[in-house]
Formats: sequence, structure tokens, C-alpha cells
Amino acid sequence: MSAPDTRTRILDVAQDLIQRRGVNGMSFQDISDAVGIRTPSIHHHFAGKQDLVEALLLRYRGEFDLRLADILASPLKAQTKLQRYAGLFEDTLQAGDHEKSCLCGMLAAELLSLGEGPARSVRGFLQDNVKQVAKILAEGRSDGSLDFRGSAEDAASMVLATLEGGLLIARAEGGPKRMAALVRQLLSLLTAR
Amino acid sequence: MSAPDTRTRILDVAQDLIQRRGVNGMSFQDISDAVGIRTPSIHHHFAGKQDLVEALLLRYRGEFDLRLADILASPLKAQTKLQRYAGLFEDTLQAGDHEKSCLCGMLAAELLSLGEGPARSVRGFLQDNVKQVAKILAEGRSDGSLDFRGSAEDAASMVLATLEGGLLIARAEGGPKRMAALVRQLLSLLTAR
DNA sequence: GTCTATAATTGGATAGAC
DNA sequence: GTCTATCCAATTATAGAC
Repeated sequence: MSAPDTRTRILDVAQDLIQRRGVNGMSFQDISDAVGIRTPSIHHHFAGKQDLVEALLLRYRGEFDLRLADILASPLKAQTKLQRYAGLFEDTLQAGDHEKSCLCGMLAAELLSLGEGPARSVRGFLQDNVKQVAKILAEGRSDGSLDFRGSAEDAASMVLATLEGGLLIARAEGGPKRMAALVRQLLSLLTAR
Repeated sequence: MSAPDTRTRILDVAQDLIQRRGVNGMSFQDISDAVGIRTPSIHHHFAGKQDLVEALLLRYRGEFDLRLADILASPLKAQTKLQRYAGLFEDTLQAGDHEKSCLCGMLAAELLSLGEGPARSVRGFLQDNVKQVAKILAEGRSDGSLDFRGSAEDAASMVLATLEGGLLIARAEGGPKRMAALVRQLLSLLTAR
């Protein structure tokens, strides 16, 4: 495995910083300090801050989609798929120091101070997730492992809200343990009895 | 009813701005523009930005606590109390232009770029809410109107996560209607059948 | 209590050498 | 592809007049 190039390292650092402090709490100076370059060098890889955020979202959504597709395509029962899906969110909080939230959750909070491109991308992430989770939920209602009323899409948006909000709350108070407890509750409520 | 004094108007404007764009997306210039004064005048009422945010949280938590206590003390059945509680969150999104989120939800996202005082206050808000909602949930399990497994506190943190996350998601995509749908799902899952 | 003037710092960005 | 040097705007904050 070769060492990541500068562009990748910039993206890595920027993502880490945004997941901790948000876009408006992160500066080019922060990035250049962590990467070990000077601020103008960042502009060689990304025209401006907005372009950087947009590139970041493109990469993040791609990776997230892969993991999501992996879960969707697995031969697991729907209830287990949902559990795995929730695990994707739990993982971000557990990575190292318990201070990272979902990239798109952070950007959703800062949506109104985002540019057109990034804002559209964040909305796309949320829409995609709702759609895919709705598939899992509908599947679960069919195979009898999950139970809920109303449309699968409404239930899916509730699931996503719980996970995104859960990361913010657990990071502030309780950490990964609280996140796990809260996810357990969510799954318990959706499990058919 | 007399016109609000400058200090109050500063707080009003600052709260509005933070609920839209976050602390790091709001400047003294934004406040002074909206209030109709010059930036240095703000410092007469609040020593610094951090003090302003702290005062804001004090007021917000006080008001929120009043409304919460009102619900808790009412003779309603627990399920209805929970619905009213969720209504507090739905209201922030519906106020005017559908672009406001919960103050403490926004600040929870920006928690790591907050000062000691504000950060503690945000944590306090979340803890208080979990505690009070847990009371409602425990009550509902007793009177038979609500049903869930595990501790009332874990369920309460899940409820809070859903509402905070729901505001962020609904604001980004779907608006008050999505928020309402998502709250309906939450209540449906918690309602005893 | 609000103003003008101003400071001190930081932020994102550009030009041009190497 | 990275650097130095530099620019301009924004941001928070202070001093002191009115």
C-alpha cells in the first residue's frame, strides 16, 4: 500500500476536521498545519473551500454508498441489515476519540451557510439514505422481522433522524455507550413481537 | 406590552441566526445589521461572543424548561404528553420560514468549537431533556399508553435524538411535513398496541 | 447607551519564483 | 507541486468621545 498523495491527505484531514468542528469551524490553516504544507498549496488541489467540500462529499457519498450496497445485497434478514446499517453510524463515533459525527449530519446543521453544490450534495445523501433504508424496512415488513405502521419511507426518515441526531447527542453526553443504547432502543421498537 | 430593550433584541436576533446558520456562521456584523446598531454596542451588553451565547442558552433553557414543566404537570395521559413534547420541536421548524432548527441541536453540532461555559450548558440541556422525557415514558409504561423495552432513560435519549436529528433532516429535505411524518412514526412505535 | 476610530488577528485567495 | 510574499475582506475587540 503506497502512501496517500497530498490531495488525498488534504481530503482526509478536512473530513476529520469537519466531522469534529463543522465547515465553519475549520480553516485552511488547520488543514495545512495537519498536512504539513502551506495554505496556498491547498489551492493547487482545490480551487476554493467550496470545491474542497464538494470533492469531500463526492468521495464520502461514494464510500458510504458502497457500504450501503454491500448491506443491501447481503443475504441477511432485514432486521440484521438494519442493525448493520446503524453500525455504520456507530462506527464514526467509535473511531479513536469519540468526537466525530457523521459528515453529512454536520453539514446538514450548517446547510444554510453552504454553497449551492455542497448543499445539493448533502440533500442527495439524505435522500439516498432514506430511499435505501426504506427498502430494508419494506423488506423487513414482508419477511416479518420488522414491524411498523405507515409508509416505509416515513419510517426510514425517522430511522435516519435518530441515527444522525444520536451521533450529536452521544458525542455531547454519554459517548459510544449512549449511542449503542439508543440504537438498541430503535431496533427494539422496530422489531416485530 | 412595551418594546423590547436592546439587550433583548440582540438575544432575539442572535438566537434566530444561530438556529439558521450556527454560531460559527453568525457574526457580530450580522447581529448589528439586524438590530440596527453598530458592532461595538453589542459589547456593552455582552463582554464577548461567548458571553452572548451563554446568556442565550440561559434564556433558552429557562423558556424550554417552563414549557416542559407545563406539559409534565398537565393531567394528560403520557402518550399525549409525549406528543406535546414533540410539538415543541415541530414548532421551531414551522415558525415562519421553515429554516430554523433547535438552538441546542445546532450548538450540539458545533460543540467542539464552543467555549467551556456554552458547552456545559448545551450538555445540561440535553441531560435535562432526557431526564424529563424519561419521566413521561415511565409514566406511559405505567398507565399502559406507551410500550417499549429497556430503561426509560435509554428510550428517552432515543426520542431526543430523533427529534433533534429530525429537525436537521426535515429542514434539509421535506420541511415541516417530513418532520410531522417522522414524529408520527416515532409516536406510533412507542404507542402500546 | 451608542457612536467613531482603530487595533489585532484571521480567513480565503492570487501572483509569481523555484 | 510547493513555496514566499502579498492582498483584501471579515471578525472580534478596545479606547475614548458624545
